[in-house]
Amino acid sequence: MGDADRISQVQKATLGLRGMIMSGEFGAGARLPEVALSERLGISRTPLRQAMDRLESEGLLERMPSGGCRVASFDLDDINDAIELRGVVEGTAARLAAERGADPELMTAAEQVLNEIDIAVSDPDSVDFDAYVGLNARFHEILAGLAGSAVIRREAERISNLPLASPSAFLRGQEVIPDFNASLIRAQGQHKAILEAISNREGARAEALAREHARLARLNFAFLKDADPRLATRIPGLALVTAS
Amino acid sequence: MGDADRISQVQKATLGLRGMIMSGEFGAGARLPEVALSERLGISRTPLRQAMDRLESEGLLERMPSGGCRVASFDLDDINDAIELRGVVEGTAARLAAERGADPELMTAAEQVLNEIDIAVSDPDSVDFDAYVGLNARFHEILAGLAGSAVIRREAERISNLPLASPSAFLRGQEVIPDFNASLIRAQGQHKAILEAISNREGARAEALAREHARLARLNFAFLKDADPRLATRIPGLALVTAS
DNA sequence: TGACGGATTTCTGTATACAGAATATCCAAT
DNA sequence: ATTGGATATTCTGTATACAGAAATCCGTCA
Repeated sequence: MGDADRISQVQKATLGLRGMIMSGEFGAGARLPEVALSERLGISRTPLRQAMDRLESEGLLERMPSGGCRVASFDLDDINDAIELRGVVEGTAARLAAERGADPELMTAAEQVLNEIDIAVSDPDSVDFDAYVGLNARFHEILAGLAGSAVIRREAERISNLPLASPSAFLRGQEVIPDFNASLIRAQGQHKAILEAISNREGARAEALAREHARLARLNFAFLKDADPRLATRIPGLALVTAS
Repeated sequence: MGDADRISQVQKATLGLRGMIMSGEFGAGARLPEVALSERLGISRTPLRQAMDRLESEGLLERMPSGGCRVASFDLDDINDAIELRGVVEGTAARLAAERGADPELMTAAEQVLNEIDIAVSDPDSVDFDAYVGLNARFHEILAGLAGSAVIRREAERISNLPLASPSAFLRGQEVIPDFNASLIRAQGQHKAILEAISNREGARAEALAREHARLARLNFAFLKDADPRLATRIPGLALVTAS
């Protein structure tokens, strides 16, 4: 495993703290005492502080005027707006890819991912959810970079890190979302249409499709938001959502 | 002036370092030694480090694999993409404001700003540039918040902080940009059309107008990018642009 | 019984010290 | 003269110490 274990303390802190927050370990709005946290994570305050800065820039924490941090809370509109914005930015990536022409290698890679998704969902009775989650994330990752713009890719990734805005956020809600399998099939159809539009240089169509694709996530969120609260342990970030 | 002087060390470091970088004091790609910088800024390494983290998340610095930071460099495409993306996000703010209906108070405030811009540019022989810069920034600030979405506003502000992506980035290039006064008038016309579309609930029109409005900045950038390099001292961030 | 004020305690913000890694320097050998 | 290697130096990452501010708690007074 080479140097995979040479993980820096701030990465350790960032991963650990983000996980704790996303899993809802602290209530939304809870203050985060630095000393206690640093002891729990087994690191000193300095790298923990850096991690908190990073999570603040991600929008998971907010500084309090009197000093210190607390975990941010999100209402239903925040989630929907973040999903909408992801659709807009991914739509821009798709449009620019169509207008400018996408890197053939990346297009091939994207098509390859879609083929693998086809396989994962081929048997309606035993869909490979784990594979789907990973492949879906990979597809959106490639899509964000398809315009060949570091700026676009960076911001798309950034927005995907907002709570529940990720393309994979709701893929663990199988038993709550009605016709979940059908929803996956539909999403896959949109994936293919987006790629087709890009390779046909149909910028406006590619953009509209990517936006509409993100709307699927809003639909799923609508089902999950008032489902069994125990789901919050499996859907990272769901615990941070407060009623609006 | 109350507590305006109670500025924290990390704010001091952030402002100072950002200013130095934007003014091109270090060449693009230069490494930033922490000890020397901390001495120059008159602070210790800890808050300086926080400031560097923040500037990294803003995209002005990038971490080097071997440790430490260097100032990022931007090619022409990066700048154009950042401007395009600002247009897209501001366009989304405008569209959502139109679709959802904007807060009347904010609309009034925006119109008030436009009235003041009218006054600032009323005399073609002596346009009040300083006033225009401030008012223009204010208008775009209000526009970003007009959809009533904290997520949208936050991301719009964030993108405006990217080098040369700000709505006011090129407003100091009077003597380089041809027909600069005409350009200001045209921009003001677009401002008014955007507000009109929003209050008419014309979402698609509002979005298209805001996007096109951002294109003015790309036009101005095209003039400035190969103008007298001495301009770089007056246009913050221009010094970070490298030939593509 | 409630509220106000002071003291205590906790917490954050900042500075500094230390260790390990990365980089530069210098000398020798080909 | 150039290249390789070993040493020395600089720099970063991390931990910890300290001071000042914020919050809490308790006692006293109305």
